[in-house]
Amino acid sequence: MTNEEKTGNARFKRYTVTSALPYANGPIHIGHLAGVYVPSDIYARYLRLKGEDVLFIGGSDEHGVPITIKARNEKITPQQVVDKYHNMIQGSFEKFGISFDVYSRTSRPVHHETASSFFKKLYEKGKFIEKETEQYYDEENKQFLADRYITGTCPHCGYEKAFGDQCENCGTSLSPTDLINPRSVLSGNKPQMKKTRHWYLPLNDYEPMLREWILEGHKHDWKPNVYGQVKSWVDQGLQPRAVTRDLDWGVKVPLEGTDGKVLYVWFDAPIGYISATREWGMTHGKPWEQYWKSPDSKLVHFIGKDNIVFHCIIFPIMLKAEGSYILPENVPANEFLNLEGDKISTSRNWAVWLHEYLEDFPGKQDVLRYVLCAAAPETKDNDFTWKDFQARNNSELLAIFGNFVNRTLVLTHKYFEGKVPSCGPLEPGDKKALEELAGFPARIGKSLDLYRFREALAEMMNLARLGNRYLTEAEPWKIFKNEPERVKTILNVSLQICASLSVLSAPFLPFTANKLQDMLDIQDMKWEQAGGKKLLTSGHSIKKPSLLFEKIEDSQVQAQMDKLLKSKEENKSKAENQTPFKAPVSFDDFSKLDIRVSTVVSAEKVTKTKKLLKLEVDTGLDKRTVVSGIAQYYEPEKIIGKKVLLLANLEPKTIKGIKSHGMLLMAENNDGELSFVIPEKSFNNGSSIS
RNA sequence: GGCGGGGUAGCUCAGGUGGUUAGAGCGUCGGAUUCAUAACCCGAAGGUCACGGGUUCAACUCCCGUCCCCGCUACCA
Repeated sequence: MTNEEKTGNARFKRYTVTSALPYANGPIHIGHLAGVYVPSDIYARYLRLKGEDVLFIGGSDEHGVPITIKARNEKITPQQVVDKYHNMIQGSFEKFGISFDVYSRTSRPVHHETASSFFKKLYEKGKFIEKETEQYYDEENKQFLADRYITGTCPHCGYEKAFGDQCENCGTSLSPTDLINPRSVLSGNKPQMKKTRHWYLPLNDYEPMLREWILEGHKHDWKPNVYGQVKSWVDQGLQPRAVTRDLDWGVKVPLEGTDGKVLYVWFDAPIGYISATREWGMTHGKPWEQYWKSPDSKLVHFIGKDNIVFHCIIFPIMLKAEGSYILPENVPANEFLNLEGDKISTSRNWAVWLHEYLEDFPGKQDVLRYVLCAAAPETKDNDFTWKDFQARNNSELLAIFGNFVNRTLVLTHKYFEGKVPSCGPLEPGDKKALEELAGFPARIGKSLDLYRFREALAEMMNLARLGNRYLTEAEPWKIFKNEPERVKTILNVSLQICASLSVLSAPFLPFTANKLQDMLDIQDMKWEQAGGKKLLTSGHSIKKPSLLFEKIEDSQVQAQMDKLLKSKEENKSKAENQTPFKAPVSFDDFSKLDIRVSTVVSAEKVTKTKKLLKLEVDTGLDKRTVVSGIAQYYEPEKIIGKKVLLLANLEPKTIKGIKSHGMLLMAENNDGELSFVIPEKSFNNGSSIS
């Protein structure tokens, strides 16, 4: 298959490039940049340089429950939360040269209009199913409670401030009805169950469409990680998914009698791409619909792997259901970027924040862009280290790229007063260099067409290597005295390479490319011109060179490492903070518990589970079956004969088809590790605890 | 446990439908050089291609099994 066939680019007249909408409840870090914004920006800039019609879309995702929670905690409005982070995020993007044609936000009226008419159209076409369910309701505040708005005692670890979707203490995911003693976060009251009505999108109806379109149609041109993930989801079977929910922050459901209901954020967010395009159309007085509805438009979504299901399954189904939209041609999702061997984590402050980087390394946006592209998690998770950052700056950007440009420009000023010398008769070495030069634009372009950004970047650097090799072999500084004419040709060729470099590096290193073009005093070069031998005409004056990159010292790297180390220390002391004591209980309550010394008689792993052991314990009074989630810490063979404490009068509960009569008492440390609790002396089975 | 992705030189990664001595960049070592931010250029060392089987004249590449890492998912009374 040829490149053209593989990308199918020949049949496209315009490109619609989207980048995942960052969620406006926090700033942006290097993981976001490496996974989504650097690659999409490179792609968009490359297409523009080729003279393609491209619309590069971004925007902030500003709805959803986490934002309302954050607002509550900080005692400000949700709008104030998203205003703060939207501005911060947009500012970071601008400073890093992410060249959006439009950067919008989902709290704008244009988005509310777009999303609600999108919903309405699907509603009118009968694409939804309606369902009534029971959910927790806060009488005092007269509203339904999102999972996060319900708090109570975690049935797993007993933590009293667990949320309806997850326990922050033990990490277990929960549903609101699991909570013991549930309370509304809003009023503190016990919430009531109340009926509510919602609309669902029957994703399962679109399975055949997905199979044909992706599993058969994109078997070879989509990345294996993306394709595999989609296949996994489709094979597991899709379920109808609620598109509305009871909340007051979001796009209002545009139907009668639906006060207090908004579109689910997963439904409204991707429509944000379309709203942004409409906004662009309105502000620029241009038709926007062709970017989304014309079959000769190529739609590409840049996302991280956490977003695959939304962009490959759900959003396409929405578009298909609506009927007039095109589907994405490719979704080149990246994996995750780690930092110094650990997962990037906002809550643990284990991240390199863009706004902090800009303070610590002013003017070095291209360095980070370069490093993040070179180490982009294209095929698997990758690790960012400051040592690697330093090495790539010092021995690649500076030593190869910067050095070649510098030596060429310095020599031009030294020998020819900064004027481009003429090109005389070509010797074999010159010809060879020029021939190689000519091949670069197509080679880099091919890699970019296939979303191989690391490869493209490496090729770009190879051009600088070519320049260095050429100069070193030609040795103009040795022969200038005797053969000044020859030196003219050599520097002419070197300068042409510099000029090409200024074009071909532009998608990756826009600031550097600008600076270089400024020094060479050229502008508006197109991709196709690169690789040519007459980008600079003889006699053309170039400016005094300044350095493109500067060395990054050990001390700077050490400072960043120290910063991270500090985060780690702080986390550690945080982790040592024990969970607070629970509310007092009466002695009566305590004495209701019947805890007995028992012995494990037999133990086996419950099949098809990771954590469960099925135990037979001797309580002294009887032998009974207990299921316990300790498989990660105790091997079944090794605990037979062990004394344990058993909560014997706990209501029986069926787990994975096995009836469990009681619960083993375990101590748990901060890492979640479990340990048996046993009496110090060897007491008989049946001994009680009081 | 199920599903998906990945495990190739010290590090980061390439290696269509199996075929001569497994590649690149960085790092290391040696050489050469001085136009250049001691940078460039040349050369070398370095790999049982996670492990064990199998198919084949031939496997990093195909099949089966095992282990490890990441993600989704079930389970934790």
